[in-house]
Amino acid sequence: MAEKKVRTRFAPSPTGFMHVGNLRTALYEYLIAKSLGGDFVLRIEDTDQDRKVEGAVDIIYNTLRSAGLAHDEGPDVGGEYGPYVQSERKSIYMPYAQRLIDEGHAYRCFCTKERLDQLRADSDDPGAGYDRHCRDLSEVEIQELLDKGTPFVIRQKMPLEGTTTFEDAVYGTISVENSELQDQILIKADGYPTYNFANVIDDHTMNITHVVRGSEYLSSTPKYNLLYEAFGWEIPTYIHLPLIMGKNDDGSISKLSKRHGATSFEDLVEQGFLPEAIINYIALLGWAPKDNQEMFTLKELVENFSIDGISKSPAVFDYDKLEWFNGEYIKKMTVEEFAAVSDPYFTQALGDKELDRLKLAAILQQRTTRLTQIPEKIAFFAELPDYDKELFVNKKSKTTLENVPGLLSAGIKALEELPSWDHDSLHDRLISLAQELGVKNGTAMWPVRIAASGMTVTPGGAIEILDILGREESLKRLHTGLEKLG
RNA sequence: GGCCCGGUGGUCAAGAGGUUAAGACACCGCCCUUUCACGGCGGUAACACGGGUUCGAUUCCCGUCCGGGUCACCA
Repeated sequence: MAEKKVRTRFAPSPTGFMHVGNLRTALYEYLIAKSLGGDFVLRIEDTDQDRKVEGAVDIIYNTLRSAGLAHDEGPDVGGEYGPYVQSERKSIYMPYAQRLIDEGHAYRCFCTKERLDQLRADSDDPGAGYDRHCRDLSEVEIQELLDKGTPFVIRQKMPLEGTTTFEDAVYGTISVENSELQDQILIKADGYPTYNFANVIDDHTMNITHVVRGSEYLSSTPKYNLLYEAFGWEIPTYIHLPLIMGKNDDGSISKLSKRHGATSFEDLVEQGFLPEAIINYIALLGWAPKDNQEMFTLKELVENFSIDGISKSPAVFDYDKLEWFNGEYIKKMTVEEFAAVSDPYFTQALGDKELDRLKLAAILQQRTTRLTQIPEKIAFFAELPDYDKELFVNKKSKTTLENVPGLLSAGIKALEELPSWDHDSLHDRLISLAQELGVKNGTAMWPVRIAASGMTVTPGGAIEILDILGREESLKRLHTGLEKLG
C-alpha cells in the first residue's frame, strides 16, 4: 500500500487575534506537512455562535500570509474537501451523531442547562460532571420528550469500565481509565457540533493524517480515540505540543495569555517585531534542531524540522530572546530594506521635516532591536531638546566645563570654514582639528555631538549627526551650545 | 480534589549508563571606539530530592516534592 499523503490542518477559532501559541501550532503543522511533502489545510472552527467576531477570519488570513505559512486548502483558496468553515458544514455532523446513537455509542440528553448548573453547584467535588441522567432513558420516554419538542443535546456514551490507550508522537503511550471520561456533548442544543465532535468528523473526512495541537488537548484525546473506534476509522498520528507559558508578576508561570502582555502576533508586530523574527523564535520554543543552528528562514525550517525534535516540557516565552532575534534580523537587512520598514517610524518622529532617511537608517540599523525604538532615538533630529550644560562634561572624553567652551568654539570655527558639508569632509576636518589642538579625537568630538544633539546617547557620532542635520541647522545648534556654556 | 503530562543554569535548550554536562538569550568583566550600540575575548550559573538497578547513574525503574494541563451546550 502506498504511503498516504501527509495532511495537517490548522483549525483556529475566529477569536479576533492570533495568539502566539496558535501561531506556533500553525507553524509546526505547516512544517510537518511541508517537510514530509504533504499539504497544509486551513479550517475555521466557528461552531460557537455566541463567540463570533467580525473580521476575525481576515486576521487569520493576514497573519498566515505575513508569517509566510501558505495553506494549500482553505475557505479562501478552496480545495476538494470543502467547505472549510465548520458552520457551513453543519449538516454533515448530525448523520454521524445519529449513527452513533443507533449503534449505542451516543444518546440524547434532555437535561436543561439549569439542572446541569445545579448539579455542579450541589457538588463539592470540582471534578464532578454530568450524572448521566439521560443515558438509560427508555425508548418510550425518549419518544415522549421528542414529541413534546423538548430540546436536547447528544452525548457520547463512554464505556464505564476498562481503559483507553493512545499513542502520541511526542508524549508516547498514554492510558486513562474510561471511568474518568465524561459523557461529553457531541451536538449542542442549537444543532451545532461541539469542537470535540466536529474535530473528529472533519479530520477524518478531510483525510488529515497528523493531528497537531497543544498539549492541553492531551487529556481529551482518549475521548476522540473512542469516537474513531466507534466509527471504525483509522486513528491519525497525534502530535501534542508543549504549552507556551508566561511569567506572572508573582514569579509563577502559567499558560501564556493576555495578562502576560503582548501575546498575539498583531501585538508583537505592533511592538516593533518583524514577522520573520517572530517565526524564527517561536519555532525554537518547543523544538530543537539536530545541530546548534539558531537562525532559520522558513525554508530552512522546513528542511530541518523533524517530529522527534519536539520537546515535552512547557516553554516560557522570553521577550529578551525574541528581541535578540529581531535585532539579528534587522542587522541582516540591507539599509534600503531597513529604511523601508522604518519609514512609518521616521515619519512619526520627524513629521514633515526633511532629512535623509537612508542616512538615518544607516546609523540606526546596528542599534535597533525593535522598530518602535526608532522615534525616541531620533527625536532630537527634529528638535533640539532642552539640555543641561553638564552634559558637556565627560570623564572618559576628558571634557570639563573649563575646556569645553574652547573646544566647541574651535570646532565651530573649523566647521564654518568647511567648503563642503558631507560625511568625509566633516570627518577629516574634525580629526585634523583634534590633532591641531593636541587632544584625543573623543575630546574634540564630545562637545560637538552634545551641542548638535542635546543628548549623551545618540545613534551615530558627531560626524554622522552633523551630516544629517546639514550645515545651517548644525551651526545653529553649536552656537546655541556655546551660549549655554557662557 | 481526581486524572494526565513534565522537571538539565534566571530563560530557551543539546546530551548521554562512564563527558571538563554543549550552545544561545540575559547578566558581569575586559578590549575596540567620536557617545551608545555593534563586534571580539573572557566569566558567574544547572542535572529537584530520596530509594533502588548497575562496577558506575544526571541518564533506566519506583516514591516524594515541585510545576503545568484538564475536568463547559469554549475551543
